[in-house]
Amino acid sequence: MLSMKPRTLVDQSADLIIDAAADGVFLPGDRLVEADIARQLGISRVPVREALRLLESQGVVISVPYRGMRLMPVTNSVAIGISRVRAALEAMAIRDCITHATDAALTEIRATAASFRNALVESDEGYRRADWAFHRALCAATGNATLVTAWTAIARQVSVLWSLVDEQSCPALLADQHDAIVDAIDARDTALAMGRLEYHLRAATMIDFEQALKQRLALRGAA
Amino acid sequence: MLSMKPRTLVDQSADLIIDAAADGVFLPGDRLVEADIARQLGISRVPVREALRLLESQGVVISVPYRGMRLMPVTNSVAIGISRVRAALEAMAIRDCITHATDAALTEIRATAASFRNALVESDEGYRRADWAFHRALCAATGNATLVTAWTAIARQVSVLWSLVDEQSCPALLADQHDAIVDAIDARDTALAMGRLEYHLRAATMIDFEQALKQRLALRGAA
DNA sequence: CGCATGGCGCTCGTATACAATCAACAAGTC
DNA sequence: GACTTGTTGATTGTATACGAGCGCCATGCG
Repeated sequence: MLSMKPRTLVDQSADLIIDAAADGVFLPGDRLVEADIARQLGISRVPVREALRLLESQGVVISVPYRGMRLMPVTNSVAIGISRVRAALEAMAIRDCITHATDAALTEIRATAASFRNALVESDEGYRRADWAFHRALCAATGNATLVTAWTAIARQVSVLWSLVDEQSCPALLADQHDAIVDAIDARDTALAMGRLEYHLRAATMIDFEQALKQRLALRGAA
Repeated sequence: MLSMKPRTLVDQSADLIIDAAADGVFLPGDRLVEADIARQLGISRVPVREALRLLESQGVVISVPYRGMRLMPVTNSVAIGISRVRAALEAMAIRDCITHATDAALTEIRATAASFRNALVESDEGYRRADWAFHRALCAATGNATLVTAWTAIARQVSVLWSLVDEQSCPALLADQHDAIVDAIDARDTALAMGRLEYHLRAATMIDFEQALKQRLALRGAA
């Protein structure tokens, strides 16, 4: 609807790299070698390079000239930093939704919240994508394109973060929290919505991502 | 200090393109033709392409496949959107500075505020760069790399915005406002700092950027 | 035995060349 | 005369080729 499916190899590459990272194929700190990725995708290095540059400016990839690119490092402190920025952006989104969002936009949010609940029962794979869609809809509902752009960059970092933890604590609870947030928005209750958002995002600050990363690295070493 | 001077052509190109936009060479909505820019910089198209991709993911450039890239369009509504996101990020920065910033970081902020004041008397060209440095220092002082990344993207959009208005209303006032913000941070007075920040950024929401753009376009048409 | 230094390979950075796509204009047809 | 359609030019997207910088290991010297 908003944007056609990404057609250029650059966009596809960026999405695929993120997907791979979200699936744990790439772990934080891993080297991302242009030639390898290009070969695996069956394309040339140039589109891959551009995709990596794109991700670099989003903070997902860090690059040192002549020394290659790596997936962003993850420590607990950076995880907290990411979560704080995310919370700030989404808090702003909710505030703006309450003050001046169209009914159509709010309906759209409700729809994504419902999709999330459906994703839970149908397949346990796509629920992260559905979660992503819900929070994105929250930002998009403000009609603020800059907010969406900024949020998207952060969201990709968040994807890398959550790739480290296998099982989210009871996804059904998340669906309830989503609905609760939407209810608060509908009721135009800013304080309540803020509180519920904070509660919803609280989990991210209480997870030991460093420990999770260590386990993943060990797991990979064993294989 | 934090990062070495950009050495690769990609980074240089990105900065130069932004500088050109900030100087009004490129106006919002203008086409950015790879080959032209590359020729003007005396380099190949590839680094320029990557720089443009980088800027694209920061929202400064919009690209339609096979139809070229353009500098972001500017309307009053997008200007407000940009300003809101910027305000949200810097507000978060100040809150975090107050709760847990090192003394060294606060000193650094004071230094950039002083630099801004100096830039006013020495040359009236570099004061925007000094302003940029001050607000960046605000974000950097939190130690949150993600915040700095997100802010940088927004700041570049802001640069494009302000390229449209020639004279800021009395830059000396801005220096005072900067100092006032730092004072409030030093005093650990969150509410006061928030208020002063909001006041400092208020100007951006009261300018008719569309009108300014029209004037610029007319001016160019005449030349 | 330790350390400096030179070669060597890997990877990235940049340049050039070719293919794909779109927009605009011209010619033809109804 | 208006619409369609082929053609041309410009610009982007992609591929390939070459040069540059860095890390590593081996060799030689102290």
